[in-house]
Amino acid sequence: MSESPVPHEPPIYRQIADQLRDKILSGELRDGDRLPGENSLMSEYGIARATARQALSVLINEGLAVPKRGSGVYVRLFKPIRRHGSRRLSREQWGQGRSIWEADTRGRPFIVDRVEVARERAPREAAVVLDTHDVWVRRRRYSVDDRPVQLATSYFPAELVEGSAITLEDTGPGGVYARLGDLGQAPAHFTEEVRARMPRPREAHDLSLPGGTPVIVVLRTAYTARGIPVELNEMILDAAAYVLQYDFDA
Amino acid sequence: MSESPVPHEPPIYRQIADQLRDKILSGELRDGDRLPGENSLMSEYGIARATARQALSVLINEGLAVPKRGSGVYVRLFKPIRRHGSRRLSREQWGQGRSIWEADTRGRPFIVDRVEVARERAPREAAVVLDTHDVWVRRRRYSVDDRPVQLATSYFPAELVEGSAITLEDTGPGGVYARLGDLGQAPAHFTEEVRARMPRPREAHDLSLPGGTPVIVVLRTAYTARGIPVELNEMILDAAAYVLQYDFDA
DNA sequence: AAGTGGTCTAGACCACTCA
DNA sequence: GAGTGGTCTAGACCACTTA
Repeated sequence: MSESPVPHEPPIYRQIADQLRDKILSGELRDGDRLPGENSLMSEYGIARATARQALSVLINEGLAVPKRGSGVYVRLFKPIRRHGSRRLSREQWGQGRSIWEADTRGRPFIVDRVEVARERAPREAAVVLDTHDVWVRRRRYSVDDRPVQLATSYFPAELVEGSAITLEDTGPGGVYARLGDLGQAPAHFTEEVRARMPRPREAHDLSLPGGTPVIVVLRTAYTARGIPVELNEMILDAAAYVLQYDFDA
Repeated sequence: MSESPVPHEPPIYRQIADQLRDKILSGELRDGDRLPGENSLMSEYGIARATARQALSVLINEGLAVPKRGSGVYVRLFKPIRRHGSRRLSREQWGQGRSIWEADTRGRPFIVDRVEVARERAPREAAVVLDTHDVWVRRRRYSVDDRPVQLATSYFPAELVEGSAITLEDTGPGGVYARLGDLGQAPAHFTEEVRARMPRPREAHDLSLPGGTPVIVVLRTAYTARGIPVELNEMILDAAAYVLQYDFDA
């Protein structure tokens, strides 16, 4: 009595999403092109509005499309900023330096925004790494071409930086690392821990992230030559705006 | 005649999602706990089924919850594997080695799966980096505890590795890097480019990714001491399963 | 003013899980 | 068998964009 094992056709909304995705990834639909709207999908496929919406929401949640209210749904672009980790070992010194993804920050400056400096009680992570509960915290937002791309929060052991320009909005020439140097605590070693996840609503708002965009979370710890941790920097990056590059030896 | 500028309350489904998210992030709901189902949300808030679903879909798309058909929606866990880039500069040599996110691959072995070895025409990226159109390709999947966590594809210049064990399923002791050494082409320098994005359906399937999980894409290029590129390795990582760690000097 | 996406209701049938 | 999530229909009102 067993029926033939049908390979189970995917639901309609998936099939439509798959077709549209193919058109995007194949280049038939390009950056900024308008996708068929809900009404055209309804009439073309003979489906209800909710089903058409579901199909489009798949692509939006994959970060391949972006909805604009009152206008339409549009193909999304990926023009990353290249962020170098270990620059010192720059491949230009020994390799041809060909990279897979083009990056194009070409001289366009970062704008720093929403600077906050405060003395606070350290959150759990910072307390563990910096081995103290009292920290100075520096928060800021970076934008390129009026587009916010990164949120950064730095933690410094309070007793170490108390009274220095690190506790001021303007840290002076060379920034916080130069000031740490003035204090005899110049960073010599770095560790970066890299994760990716979907943004919290707060992060999505502050970075103006459309749906379907993950964030890259970089936790960077700076150590002095003696191995004393002097800074913990948490960076939340718009994953659609960044490529991280690391170079190292075998 | 202008009305007072109402701060515009968020839609109901967002409010519900926000409440549930708070319970997850605060720890009130923990790994594996069951969230209120669609029916309970409908009666508790007096809303339609589609609205309840929409609220839950927010959390699912954020990777904070996972639906199980016929059972419920459950809080998701994050127990990452720590993947070291530049091990040689291991912080244990100079720092206390405190890390922010615990990792726990503690001796659990990687299982290698779905190995494919073939001679192919190089895709665009690989052709650019390796400077050839003929490549040997090695594909495989890695799993930990029966959970697939990584898809990897390596490309080698065909003329370089032709006839070596790199073209066989079993590459022998030491793997492909040892074989490259046998050929006098031992990798000495590495470049890694790191991105994050939502998975393609194929990737989501092969990695059994629930909704809301981004992938981390690592493109690793291996160069000989003379700067000749000898391998391009594209790794697709389940972002919920990994923390990448890089150590370097100022 | 017409068209678009955003939100929401009130139903329906299905496949699956679990007691 | 009762309950769950997955898919889908057929409506509705709204805010917004575009012309």
